Amino acid sequence: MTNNSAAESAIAVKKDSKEKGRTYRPGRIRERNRERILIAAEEEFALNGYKGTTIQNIAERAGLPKSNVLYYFSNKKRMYGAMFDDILARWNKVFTEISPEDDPAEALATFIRNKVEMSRKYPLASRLFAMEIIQGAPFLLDHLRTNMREWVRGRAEVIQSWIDDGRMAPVDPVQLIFLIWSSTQHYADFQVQILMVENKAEYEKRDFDHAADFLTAMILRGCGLEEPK
Amino acid sequence: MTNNSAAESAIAVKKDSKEKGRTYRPGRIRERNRERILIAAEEEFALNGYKGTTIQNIAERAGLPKSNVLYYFSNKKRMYGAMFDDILARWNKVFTEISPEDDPAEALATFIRNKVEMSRKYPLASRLFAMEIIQGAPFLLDHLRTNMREWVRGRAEVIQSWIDDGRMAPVDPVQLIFLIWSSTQHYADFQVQILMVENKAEYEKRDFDHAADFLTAMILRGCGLEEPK
DNA sequence: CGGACTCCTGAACAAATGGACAACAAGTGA
DNA sequence: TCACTTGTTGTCCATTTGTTCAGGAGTCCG
Repeated sequence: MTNNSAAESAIAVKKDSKEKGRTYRPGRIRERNRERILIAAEEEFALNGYKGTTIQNIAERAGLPKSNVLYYFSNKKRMYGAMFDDILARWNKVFTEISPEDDPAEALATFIRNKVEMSRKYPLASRLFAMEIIQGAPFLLDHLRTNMREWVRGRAEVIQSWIDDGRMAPVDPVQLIFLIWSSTQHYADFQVQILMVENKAEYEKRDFDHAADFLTAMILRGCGLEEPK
Repeated sequence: MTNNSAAESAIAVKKDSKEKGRTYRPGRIRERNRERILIAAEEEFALNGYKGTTIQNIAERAGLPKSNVLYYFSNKKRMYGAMFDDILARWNKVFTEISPEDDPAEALATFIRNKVEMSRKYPLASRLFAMEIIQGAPFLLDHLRTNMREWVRGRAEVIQSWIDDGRMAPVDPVQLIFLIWSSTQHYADFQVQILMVENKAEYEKRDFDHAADFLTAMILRGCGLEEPK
């Protein structure tokens, strides 16, 4: 969206459109390595922030020479951008629309569960995002100003319609979205703190289930809703 | 606590204990500059993380030559530590104890309001803390494992006693603390995101009041409590 | 003033940084 | 096999990094 990771792979694909690609798949190696690098990059960037991350570190983590990494992503900035394109695409796939006809309790519960599940499945993406925002969102500012604002506005309108219909307590819809956002995100971003405080070595699946149950109960009650069966 | 910032200033003070310090105050300049540097450091570290921050940047922000900064804090690590000592001391001053005799609604409301107030007054400290945790808390791990764990355990016990006495709904106390933690912290850490989504240029005092009102109402209701007058 | 501190800073340095590049190796369809 | 595209990597470079250090300036009290 913001970045041109498309242009990156376009180099590899530019010719095979005319050939009825069967066994000939240029960019096969390219795709594999690209992914390998992006995975390494996610870890490094989430661990050290943008400035704190070095191409050398990413290369080592990916098991490739630095030059090879730079062959795929011509510079650090582009790499960082490509990462977020991937992450945002992933997120967009998961969070479906809601509509005024939906049951408030059910819709909110689903949203909370999805978000906690995201924290569990993609903690690095979550931390990366948090880092970027904390640092003033130099790369994502545009995305926040357009896509995300629209996204929040849409949801808030639906929630407001529920309130207007007397189907839930009159709470500020935008604040509600922030609350769900922050409380769920927390399990990914502050993992270390939670583990230390609870004296655990690592998360288990049931920890997330427990968290999701707690948050759902808490927030639904806060909205004057009964938990859905 | 974890770090020896005390030793740092001790150099300056070591002799004046024998003199009945009136006008003679060695370390006067020291203290002023120390603070100036720490303020600059807070901004830089919060903006770029530990690795991403350079002494040069801190020096420029403080309006001092790099060598001078290094005269006060012999190296980067020590500086980072001194900062957290300051921040933790500041926080400890604000969050008073709670006891089983307190009114649950009132105590929780106060806690939430204090925490939101902290987000407003010291957003940098909050972000710094968040950064450190996200990066795996290399410097604060010990603090989390000891002080913070004890702190949470103490609060959780009091909350549990309220539950046992039937004075609030039976919710997981530790999760409740995490919820308050994350939702209040969010206003400092994700400031940019919130501003962008709400299409504002900067926060106003009433935004925080509004947020505190919302969170208090929401969480108290979630705990089956009435808002205190 | 003198002397004893406290404070300041330019210069220097080895290590690390992002990136450019050219030579080389592999893969691919004919 | 050939011609060509795609992939690989060692080497080089200007800058920036954290840190050291030696010498100089400023401040204070008797």
